[in-house]
Amino acid sequence: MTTSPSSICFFNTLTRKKEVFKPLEADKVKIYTCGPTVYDFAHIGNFRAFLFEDLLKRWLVSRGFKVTHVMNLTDVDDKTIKGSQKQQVPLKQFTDFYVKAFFEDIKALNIQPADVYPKATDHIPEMVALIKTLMAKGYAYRGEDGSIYYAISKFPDYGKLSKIKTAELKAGARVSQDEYAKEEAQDFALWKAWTPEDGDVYWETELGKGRPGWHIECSAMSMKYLGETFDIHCGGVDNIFPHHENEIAQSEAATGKKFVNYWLHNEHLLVEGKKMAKRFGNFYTLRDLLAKGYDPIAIRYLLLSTHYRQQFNFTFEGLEAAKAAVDRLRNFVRRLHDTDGKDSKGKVAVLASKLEACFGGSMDDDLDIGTALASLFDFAREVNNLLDANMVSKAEAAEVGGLIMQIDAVLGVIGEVKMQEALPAEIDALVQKREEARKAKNWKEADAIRTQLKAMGIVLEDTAQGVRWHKEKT
RNA sequence: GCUGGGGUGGCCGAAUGGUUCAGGCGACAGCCUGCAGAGCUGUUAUAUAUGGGUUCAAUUCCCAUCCCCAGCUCCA
Repeated sequence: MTTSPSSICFFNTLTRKKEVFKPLEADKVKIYTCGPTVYDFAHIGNFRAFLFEDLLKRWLVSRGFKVTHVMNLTDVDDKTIKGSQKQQVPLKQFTDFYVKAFFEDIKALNIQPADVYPKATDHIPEMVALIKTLMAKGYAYRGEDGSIYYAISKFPDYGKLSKIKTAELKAGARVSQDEYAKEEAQDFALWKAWTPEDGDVYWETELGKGRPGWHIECSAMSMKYLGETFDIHCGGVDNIFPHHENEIAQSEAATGKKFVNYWLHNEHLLVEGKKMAKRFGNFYTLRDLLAKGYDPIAIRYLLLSTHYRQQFNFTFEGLEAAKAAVDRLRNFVRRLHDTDGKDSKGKVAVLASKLEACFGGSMDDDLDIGTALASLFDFAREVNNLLDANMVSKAEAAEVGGLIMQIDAVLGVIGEVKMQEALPAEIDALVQKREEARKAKNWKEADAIRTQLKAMGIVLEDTAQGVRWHKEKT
């Protein structure tokens, strides 16, 4: 799909409205997305966020934008430190393992990699510099415990993203025990002074011996790679407060400029109608699902097929349905490859342009994937009708195939549909043998061979044009 | 407690102040097929949590109730 005069709209958490998207630089988009904390295998809720961001990026690219995408890897925080201590391995060794796992997972889900994956531990100097600026400008102070805190009372805009009024924040049990060190309970740590629990995880810096707070890495790294103001920042809704609110406070206090123009947040998913939690026994990593034999692309389709701002209920029934839907699309592409009919006299072209307009228009509207998919399935049904009537020529099929591939560059679920490639000689011999059996109307033998091939992952289909086969996708 | 999102057919999910409320999946039937698969057609489907109200007309707007989910200091 090419750049069109139509405009793309996104729901901006900052304004709680759909807004026409205008990048800072024409045709270029800079995106920062909050990545994983690498202390465990990522779960399907994490991947809903990463898949939403993948869809967003792919859509912008398909509309002709040059996208620069940065995703951070949080490799130092309470959880990573605790995890490495538990396993009695150095922090880096511990986090490297989960970084590797993360990249394997996103590959399995056909998520296009970001341009940069900055790690927090590789950007300590940038964070120190940013904290020093905040101290110099009077936004940060050193607490009695030696840690450095951000004074939210100094930043009048605090709360503009989450719409939370700091005065109304519940001073509940979750305020950390070292709160006495801070001037106000809501202030958050920029730099955490070393404590014995941190073990050998610390940096000796101008700020003292310690480690960075969680929020500062995203401010420091996003500005380093994307500039002081950039276009889009994404994450799960849970990040709106405090993480993104704090990022804004840190970044805008330091630069005096607007940090991000569009904030996009995805809703969480439920599993079998409930919040996903280990204690409910409904907590799944991608690896859990793959181990059960599910197709990662079906998982991709499922997590993608619900609008990103809607809570999504993950069920295994839904996953089976997703697999069937993907198969339907793949079968459609296969039929297109095989067709050699008469010309539809322009009918196919009309349907194709309708699809292009509907799919594009839907996606432009805050990534309305549901309606976009409906237009795709409508199209498939109508073209299948023409295929049944033998009214799609090879040239038309090629046109349609091209359009489907353009759409799949956004969806990423169909992939290369393998056509009649050369079969290993022994399998080809079996196919031929079955053909002879069929000609002789020896159905028993023909069916036996078909069953045998199925067990080998080769699915046979008898069509008017002769026997076709394809590899079974798991 | 405060704030916000949501409850649509067997399941998942769009959309909308007004002719029959997308699409996917499932089940059943028909066509096609030696059988199957794929595909098409039909049925399931006079489905909008509940109770009121506004309106010529509501599923859509308003009110109440019930339920689910999230945020309220480091969880996508």
